[in-house]
Amino acid sequence: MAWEFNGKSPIFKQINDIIISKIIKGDYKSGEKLASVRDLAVEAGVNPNTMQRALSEIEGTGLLTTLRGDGRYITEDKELIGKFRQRFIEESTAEFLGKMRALDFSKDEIISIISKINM
Amino acid sequence: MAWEFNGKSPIFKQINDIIISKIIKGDYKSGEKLASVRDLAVEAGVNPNTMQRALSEIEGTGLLTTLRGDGRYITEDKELIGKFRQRFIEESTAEFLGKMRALDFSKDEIISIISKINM
Amino acid sequence: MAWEFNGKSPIFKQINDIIISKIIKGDYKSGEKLASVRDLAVEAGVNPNTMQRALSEIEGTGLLTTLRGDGRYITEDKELIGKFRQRFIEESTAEFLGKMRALDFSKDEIISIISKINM
Amino acid sequence: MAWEFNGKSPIFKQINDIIISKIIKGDYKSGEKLASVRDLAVEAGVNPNTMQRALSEIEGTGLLTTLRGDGRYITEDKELIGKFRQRFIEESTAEFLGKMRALDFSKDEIISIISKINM
DNA sequence: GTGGTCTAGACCACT
DNA sequence: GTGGTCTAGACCACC
Repeated sequence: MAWEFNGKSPIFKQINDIIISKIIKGDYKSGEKLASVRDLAVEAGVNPNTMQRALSEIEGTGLLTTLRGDGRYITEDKELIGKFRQRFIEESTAEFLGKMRALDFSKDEIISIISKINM
Repeated sequence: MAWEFNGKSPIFKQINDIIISKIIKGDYKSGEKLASVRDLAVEAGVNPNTMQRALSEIEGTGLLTTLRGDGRYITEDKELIGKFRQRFIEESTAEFLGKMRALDFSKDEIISIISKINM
Repeated sequence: MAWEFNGKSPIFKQINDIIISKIIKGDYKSGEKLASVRDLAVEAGVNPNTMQRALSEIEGTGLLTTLRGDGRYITEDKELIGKFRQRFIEESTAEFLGKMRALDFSKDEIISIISKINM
Repeated sequence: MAWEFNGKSPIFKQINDIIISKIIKGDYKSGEKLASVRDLAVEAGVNPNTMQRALSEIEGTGLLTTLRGDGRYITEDKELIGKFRQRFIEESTAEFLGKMRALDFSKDEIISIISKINM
């Protein structure tokens, strides 16, 4: 599956989100070795530099660690991954509820809206 | 209340969102006259050019109309405002549900999460 | 004065150090506007991209803030600058003393060594 | 005590520094036989190739000599060790004073700072 | 082979 | 004009 990007935010940031999301979701498992920068770049259809930038930025979160001359690994700290997962859920929910609340929807109304959606 | 901006997205877009949100919510009422570009710019703490650009862009949606030599008015087309309101709700919901679904949450689980939140 | 780099660490990191050092020292004053990326790149004799990278990394420290389409400014938070200055001094001293202590030098001996140096 | 490395500089260089520092300090004594590459590699927790590279590089300084089929020995040239010790001290001091001087500290101020530190 | 850095040059969005 | 992003391609150090 090719990666798809929109023009709303920089590609490297979208890559960040995608990869972090894959880690959070478990597609990339704790301790697992990541594909090489070049391979990931090909897979995502971007320049290796762009992929490189995205990856090194994720590094700052601790979710990824680099072994020089070897490759990149997903952190073995499952607790950290859990924290990110939790934070992601909370932030997404807060953002959504904030918007809806601004339009004076009550909690019950919001739940009612969601209930009617097929998924 | 002063307007607050973050550096993540263009200021004029954030202004757009704020103003449209005020129209949708009813803070700016249908048919009402808008403050002058200059005054709005001062209120928001931005360059008049930036405010100008934001307003003309909103104009493109039909939510705002200009009366030459007089000023800008919120559209009297309440149906249009309703449409925007509806679209905003749908987009926000879809975005939120998309993120949660990516983490394998079911609809029931999502509702359960929201139910537990105080608001 | 042209900027000089050694091959021991990446250029962009050396640029970081130089700029932070200039802020700490007061060569770049609090609130002052920085030269443009392109100009700084010319001054330092590096590619604009390299300078860009250095600057945006400094941004993360809060020492620099960016105004879109305008330019970069040294933070007005003098307390923050003071903190960095203090931290820099402490780290440098600790590193030096650590090395000397590893060779079993006493504090008095270290002071004696420094005293004999011309500066 | 296990060896600890950071990702800032090459591991083999960090190994160099550690071993040279042990020779300079006298932990590894003049004329003494060094453990085997394999054992040292295990002790340091690195790939034998890496340890090998570090050792051969130190060899270039004369601090270590290899006796084919026997092993590696710390040089018996105590004067050489002394020189390295001296050079290490001078370099460390110069680096430290350089940094402090860049912040406009006088020699007296530097000495005063050191005097106040507990060690 | 792997990650990391740098250059060169282009294009875009924002003020 | 300013910062920001992206591509392309090269080179290096490390394991």
